[in-house]
Amino acid sequence: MLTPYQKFFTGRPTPRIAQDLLGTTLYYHGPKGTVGGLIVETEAYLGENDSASHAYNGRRTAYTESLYGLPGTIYLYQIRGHYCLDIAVQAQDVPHGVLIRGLEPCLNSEQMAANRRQTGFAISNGPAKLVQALGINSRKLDGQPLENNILTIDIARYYIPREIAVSSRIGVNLNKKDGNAPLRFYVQGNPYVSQMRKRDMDLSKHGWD
DNA sequence: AGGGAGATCTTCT
DNA sequence: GAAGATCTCCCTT
Repeated sequence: MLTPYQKFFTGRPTPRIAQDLLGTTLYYHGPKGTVGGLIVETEAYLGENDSASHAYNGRRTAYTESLYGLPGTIYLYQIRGHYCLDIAVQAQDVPHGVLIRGLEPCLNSEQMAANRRQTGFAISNGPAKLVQALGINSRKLDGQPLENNILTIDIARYYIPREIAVSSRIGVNLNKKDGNAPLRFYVQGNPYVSQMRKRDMDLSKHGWD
């Protein structure tokens, strides 16, 4: 049986789950204290049939095993020397995932800036940037559940996006089948969304209602 | 403000 | 040996 928390990560289409995560809060209770932020950008990856997915064509190795885990399993992978955070969604053995791509710091942002050695929106406006901002620099948490963990998401939404924007995913091979699929979701105007243009930023409310 | 090259490192073929 | 769900710096507008 699934817990109510696990049920949040299954039972409806993956793009819908990705949108429902916008405005929830990500926390990391790390060695330097607790840091955290609001999720402002996500991408959906649809498993075996999605040419951009790590599980395309059913690819299943020790490296990608977490994607096949229970809903709410952490898939922490490395790409070109950077760590990225993905959440396995849907039932066990269904390798769908939601990539967290942007985070608005809301707890101990000074520590996050220090972890990044950056200031301003560059602290966490990208999938590898936000993981570094949290202070995570290993795959130690890969394969673990989010529920009741030191890395977790509070799925209660205290902030509601005024508008959810949709686009094709970033960094995927455009020449493959699903290279242009509209599976990227973000809080329109939030400055911590990757590649948000300055003229599109809502600097007063950050795109929240 | 936007685009492109180079760094980087693990995994799989 | 090649490719990948990226980032930074530097260059040109």
